[in-house]
Amino acid sequence: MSGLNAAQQEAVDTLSGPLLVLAGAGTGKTRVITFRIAKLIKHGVPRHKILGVTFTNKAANEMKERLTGLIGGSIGTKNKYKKKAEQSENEPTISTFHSLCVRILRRRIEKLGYPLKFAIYNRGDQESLARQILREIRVPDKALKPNQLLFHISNWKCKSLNAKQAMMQSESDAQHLAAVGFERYQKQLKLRGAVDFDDLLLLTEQLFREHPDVRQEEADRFDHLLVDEYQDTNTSQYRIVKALAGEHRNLCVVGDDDQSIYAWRGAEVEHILAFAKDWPDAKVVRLEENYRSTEAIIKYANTLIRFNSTRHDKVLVAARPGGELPIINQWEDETQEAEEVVRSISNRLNLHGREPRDFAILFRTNEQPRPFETALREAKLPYILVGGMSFFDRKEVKDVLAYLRLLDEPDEVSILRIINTPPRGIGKKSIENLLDRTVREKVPMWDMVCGYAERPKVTARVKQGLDQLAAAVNEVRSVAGNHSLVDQARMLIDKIDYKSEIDRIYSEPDDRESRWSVVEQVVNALADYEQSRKKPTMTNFLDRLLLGDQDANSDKEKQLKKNAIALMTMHAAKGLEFPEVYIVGLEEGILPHQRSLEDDEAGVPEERRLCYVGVTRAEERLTMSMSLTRKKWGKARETIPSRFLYELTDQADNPNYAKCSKR
DNA sequence: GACTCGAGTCCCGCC
DNA sequence: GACTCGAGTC
Repeated sequence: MSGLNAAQQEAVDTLSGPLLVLAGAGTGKTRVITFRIAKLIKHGVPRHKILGVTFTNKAANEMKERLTGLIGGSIGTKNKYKKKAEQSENEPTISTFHSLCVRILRRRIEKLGYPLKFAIYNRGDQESLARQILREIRVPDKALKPNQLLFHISNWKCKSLNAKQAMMQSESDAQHLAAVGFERYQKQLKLRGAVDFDDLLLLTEQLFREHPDVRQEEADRFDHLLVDEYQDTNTSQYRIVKALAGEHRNLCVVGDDDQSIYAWRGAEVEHILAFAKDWPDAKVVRLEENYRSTEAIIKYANTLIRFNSTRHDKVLVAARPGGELPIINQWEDETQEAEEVVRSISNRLNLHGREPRDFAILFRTNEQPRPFETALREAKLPYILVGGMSFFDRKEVKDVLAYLRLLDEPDEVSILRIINTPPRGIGKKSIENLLDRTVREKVPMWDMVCGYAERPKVTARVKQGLDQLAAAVNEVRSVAGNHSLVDQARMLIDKIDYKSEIDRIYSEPDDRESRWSVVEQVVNALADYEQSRKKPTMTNFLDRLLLGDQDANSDKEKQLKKNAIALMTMHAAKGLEFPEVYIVGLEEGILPHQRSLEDDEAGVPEERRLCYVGVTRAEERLTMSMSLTRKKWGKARETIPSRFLYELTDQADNPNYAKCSKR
């Protein structure tokens, strides 16, 4: 193993016992983790006994790639004729916290009274549940809206509070109402055999707490645990880590307090500072030399982050002297901004021998990438849009996934979503009656749809509609054993005639085609998934899709992934690096985000750290831009340059700076 | 019950 | 600008 400096080497060589690596951006944190894994394997630790935890799937995939390069050919027995599915069973596990928890819960969650095939509710599912609850407890529309309820619930869950504790802490009327809703929300989830994203962590924690045998079993699976981006762990994640590593104590965590950007979901920097207290024999290694970026870029980053008053004073030292001065551009509007960025990339591609994969366009919010997508498509450049729930927000995706869930394990939200899609003559009143009975008598809704359980009084038309739906789903289910998952999905989509539904709703041929292609994307993803696994299951497919796992993504994206310009938020970019980075939309209200300004003293420093993360993604070339006007909700509005632009360039004395930072 | 139309709302970030 | 919801009509 070569190319490591003394501190990195020390971290890599510490093969056992607790280890804390405190490191700035670009100092080779991930490198330490991957090299350490490689070394563990070389020293005879079985691959499957190693668990690496990252925060995003993108980071997990990056790590897997690096790891394959490092250990793929030389260590262990890798047989290229073996199927990919079999091979992957003897690899180190690299996963996000959420995927890890899903795996654990799928094995033992029945101990907490949930079915093993529980559904995972995403944002849309949560919203419809929240809406229903507010209706049930008769909350007037203005007192508490569904997403306000969800906002409170998520906040409480991130702090590991239950409904009772939330109730005690509530001060305002709205909070009180939300706490009532919270209790009901949890009950409803359990009744439906569903969990939300926050539950994945909380229930795992609870499972470990209440069932020591399960904790033991899960802890025994691994002998070594490595956690990247440790500064972003919340209380639950912290406890899960402790529960898993308590015995073997081979725990390596890596983090940087300047890159803590997840306070809003309960991350606490204190964990990283308390590490040495919790693990008294922990070894601490510091990395301060930045290998990623040129001196010119590091200078900007250092200047910026110094504006945060409460932080560990450290200065990144650039190992790459000189470099091109970062560029700051100002454009007329967001369309021009996008066009100019794409023009610049296109020039660099032609003249400087760059590949598309060398570029990243980073933004603050998910509404920003649209003009960039348009411009990139026009320029015929390959790009990949990372993250953004937009794919799942599409009606067709929601519908198809709801149907797939019916094939697996019917849950209420899915049933309600498609009970009258395509229209089967089942109207609001009939649905209400069904719901009423489920809530009051706890009759599973699917049983009523199928007629296994007595249905509430229904008209002949409604009866026919329910029978139709039940027949379509059950016919496919009854032959499931003889057919692949893809065939099942195709059969069902065929039986319900979803294509005609699309043609019925949309008259434009273009619309029809693009809507239908979304359906095909889901089916293709299922086909890909099925081919790459030894034991594919629908549950697992839906999990992976929801959790954003790479191989659940569509085939098109897969091609692009090989060599494409990356479009992503700065949050998603954490832990990654690119030779050339464009940070766009540097305007007050976007970065820092409006919400952080309203909020309090904590808001802006976190936005500043986010900007710092963005800047330090760049290896050689950094371009920042803003536009003078930006459309919001259809109207163009004038913008104010981000305070961070002044800070980066050390212009705190500029009168304009005072203006924007004092707003 | 299905469909059309206009009013009102809209989300930061991630898994 | 895009999407959802509710009122009103067939």
